[in-house]
Amino acid sequence: MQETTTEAAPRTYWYPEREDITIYGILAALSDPTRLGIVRAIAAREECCPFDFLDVTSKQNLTHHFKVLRESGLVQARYEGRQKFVSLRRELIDDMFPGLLDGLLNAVAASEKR
Amino acid sequence: MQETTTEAAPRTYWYPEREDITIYGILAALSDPTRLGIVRAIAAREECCPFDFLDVTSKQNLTHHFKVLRESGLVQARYEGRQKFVSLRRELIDDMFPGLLDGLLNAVAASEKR
DNA sequence: TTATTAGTACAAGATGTATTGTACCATGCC
DNA sequence: GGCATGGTACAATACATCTTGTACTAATAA
Repeated sequence: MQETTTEAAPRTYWYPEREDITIYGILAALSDPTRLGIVRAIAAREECCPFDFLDVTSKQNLTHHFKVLRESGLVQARYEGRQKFVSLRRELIDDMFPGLLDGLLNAVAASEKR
Repeated sequence: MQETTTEAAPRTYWYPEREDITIYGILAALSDPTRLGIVRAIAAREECCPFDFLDVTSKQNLTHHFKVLRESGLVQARYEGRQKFVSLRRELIDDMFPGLLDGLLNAVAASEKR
């Protein structure tokens, strides 16, 4: 007999609504070297896979950091086969905090050119 | 007889050198509501006294938050009588991370105008 | 000199965070 | 089916952070 209980779809996660996103959560998310590196990489190439950062830290830790980024409101993810593709929630963040992401990423990039 | 041991001047504190200031420390410092409020107030009126924020939290906690701001490299302080006057290290931060402070403060201000 | 005031020092408790194990799930390939 | 792979769940640890108490210093005013 077919199982009829409704189960949550696998790999479906909670995302903060607009009113739950704060500048504090965003800045805290970006205050970690690993996570800022991830966000910079995503900003540069639209999407990225956690797998790309295995040289930085362990995969469990990457899961943790991507969770922090997701819960801050900064990123969203889609799953394709076994892979996860993460992207910035650009429109939302730019609408809520205009100039924040660009200003911050530019400032970080500029600070490295010395 | 006069005491001849050399003692540290009172209320003289350590400040991070340029090479010890990181974007991570700055973002972490700004990721707290109390501290971001303090920095916004300083940015608006050049200087401020911790005393101004006694309605926000206790004075011991203010000492703590101002210490975090100082050690991140964001602020400097001078003492006049009993009072402490805190200001942003604007030139340094703007030189190290051009556009960061303005972009961030503008984004926060804009997010409140809705 | 005594009291008051702005601020600090230090310890303690509660909470949050980063990281590493071990185990597990979901997908794709043989 | 069996196995490898990308990713997650959960517990445990170490460490950092926020906040409050109590006690203290430095400067002003009486």
